[in-house]
Amino acid sequence: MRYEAVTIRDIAQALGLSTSTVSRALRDSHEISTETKRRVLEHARSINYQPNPIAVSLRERKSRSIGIIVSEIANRFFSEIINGVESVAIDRGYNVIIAQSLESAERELRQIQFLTSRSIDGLLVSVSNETQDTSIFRELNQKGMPMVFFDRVVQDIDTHKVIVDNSLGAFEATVHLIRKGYRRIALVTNVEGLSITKEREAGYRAAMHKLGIPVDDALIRHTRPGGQAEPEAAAIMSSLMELEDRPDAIFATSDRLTTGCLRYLKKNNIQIPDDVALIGFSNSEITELLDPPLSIVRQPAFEMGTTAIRMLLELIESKRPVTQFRTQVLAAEHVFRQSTQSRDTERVKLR
Amino acid sequence: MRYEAVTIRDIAQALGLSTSTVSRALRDSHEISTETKRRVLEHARSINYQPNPIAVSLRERKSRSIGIIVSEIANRFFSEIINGVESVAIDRGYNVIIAQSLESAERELRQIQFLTSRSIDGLLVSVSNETQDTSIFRELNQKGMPMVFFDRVVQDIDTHKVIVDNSLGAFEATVHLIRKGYRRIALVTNVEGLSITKEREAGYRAAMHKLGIPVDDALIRHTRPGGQAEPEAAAIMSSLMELEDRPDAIFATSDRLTTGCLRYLKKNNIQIPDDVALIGFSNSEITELLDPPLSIVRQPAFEMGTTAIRMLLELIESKRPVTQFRTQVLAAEHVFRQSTQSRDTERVKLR
DNA sequence: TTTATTTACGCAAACGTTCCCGAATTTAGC
DNA sequence: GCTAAATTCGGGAACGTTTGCGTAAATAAA
Repeated sequence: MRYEAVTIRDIAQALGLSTSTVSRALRDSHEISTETKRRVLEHARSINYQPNPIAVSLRERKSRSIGIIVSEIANRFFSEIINGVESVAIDRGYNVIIAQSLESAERELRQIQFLTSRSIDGLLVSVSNETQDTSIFRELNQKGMPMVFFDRVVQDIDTHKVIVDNSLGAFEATVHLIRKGYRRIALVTNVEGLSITKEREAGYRAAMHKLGIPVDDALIRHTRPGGQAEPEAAAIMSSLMELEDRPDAIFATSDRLTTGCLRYLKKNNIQIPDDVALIGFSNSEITELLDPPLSIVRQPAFEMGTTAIRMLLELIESKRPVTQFRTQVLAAEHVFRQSTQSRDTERVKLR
Repeated sequence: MRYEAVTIRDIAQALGLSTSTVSRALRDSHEISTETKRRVLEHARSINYQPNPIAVSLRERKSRSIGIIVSEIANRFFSEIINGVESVAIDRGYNVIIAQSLESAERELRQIQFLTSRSIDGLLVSVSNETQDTSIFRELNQKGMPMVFFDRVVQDIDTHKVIVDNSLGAFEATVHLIRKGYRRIALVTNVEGLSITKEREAGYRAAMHKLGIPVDDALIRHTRPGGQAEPEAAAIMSSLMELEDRPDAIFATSDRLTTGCLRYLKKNNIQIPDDVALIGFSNSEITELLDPPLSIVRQPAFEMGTTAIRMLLELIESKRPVTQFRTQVLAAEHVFRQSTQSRDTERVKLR
């Protein structure tokens, strides 16, 4: 409440005390008599005293606010994460300052600089798909800025991380497709350098190998750094569909890529799953309402948010420097629906 | 960058100047010689000096951060708004602190208190559907806290507001339904007290009257304050469908209500639009991929965010108290798809 | 040359806290 | 009854800025 000028000094003057006494009384110091404490507390309440957080921050050299940078707020996956972050932050008396990179490395850098210039106590980051140069994170880490990576982590920076089991998530989705009778499974995935990309691709490959399906590298497609997911997906789909030996299933590894693929298929009147099956990472709450109902691998985004902020607060509030870092990995969840119906049953149904 | 202790004093000592001179040099004061300015700037850059925003805030009595409270972050409509807000805020050197009420009046109050206790310079608010008591906003307004309402505004508080033309938006959607041959049009809408509810209901009624369709109050349903939209929608739908004279079209007036209705209809195997048509407010980016493709009225959320923050910054940065307030109203956009196909053509198509 | 004006800078207070240190008063120990 | 210890409080510095005011030197006006 910045407009009421009531300060600790007002209380002090009103009660004939010093500011130091009032401060101590408010903080329940043992060296203030209970009687004085009572008077101070009572008067503070009566005039609706609110400590000035800026002054406290200046004095304490911490701001009780943390920054978070994601690629895009208006994306269900990230907004769920932010939701999780915000919900625990507020309970712990922190506020969260959000920033988005919009998948631009340059914008990411600017936003990080902005955040850190606002004296945040810690930073939550999921890197943009365009960033090659991770030195800013390295610098911050070395300077002792508490930070935790989530989702898209940078591997060789030593700090807490929280990810989902991308490899297993992709593995199981791929196995599912194979079991349903699909063999030429295309992987429509993110930018090559990204941690999540590598892990998901690894899971895909592992599943193919395990079930003895040859992997055709022509079916593994990455988006370009900085590109927009939807058009990228469309371009990839278009090129995949021009192959002489077309894929019979598509596995898309992000929210946006999934809808991009779906949009392409519908626009081109390609039947799902008859012509080609589709499964994708998605956190949309309405995938079951799509046509056809979409098989998805869903990430526990809210939980990812809460564990990330908890880890961060642990770093921030730790008395001594933390040197032991851990990577928390959460399980992805699968929902299999009509878009990956097995080929035969589907045919039966149709006739 | 809170971990480097480089301050204005460091520069001063290094150059044999006083802190005041350095401060003035950095702020390009006219009473510092160009030579001194040059030296200061150069040295500041060389040691990577970053002003401490907390100290500046304390001194200037403003924090360059603004708060925003929405009912829910993980909702496309609001996350688009936040996106808009964030994108202009960052350019103007402000950061945005987000909070969500989750449609709880109590939580809303707590969050507002939290935000204001963090000495924000201004507040962006869309009230929760449960709030009856608007006194907190009134108080803040009286104390001079700059604020602007968006989306769900409280009418009789004198400040800037930005809304969409809910009345017209609903009017046109209703007219569309009527033109398509629907007559018993149910309105599944938000909590009764909300500004948006009244406006949308008014638009609905106006359209019915204008086209000479009798309005049946039994077809107008409101959700309960504090209720969860999806289950509410399901309950309402269920009750509507039990009517002896069932509606032939549903008009849902929020994102969540729309998907709630859709989910209910699909679950109960009620054909859209054959058995009942559906149109709803929605900002989802995949409504065209739904089954059937959904007719929607879409709100310009991003734009709402940008104009709201611009109005707020105008209030914050105004030299003299602003007494002239305006309400900016944005146009909603309609997309008509299969879910409101006219009854006859639809039948023809099916056979 | 003397006086007035400008230029360029420093001193110190202030923003609202917290906390180190010292001091006065009370209580305990003997 | 006297010293030692505890209790309770105040003075004041500090956090890192900005800025009003004062002032010395340099320049202009007389």
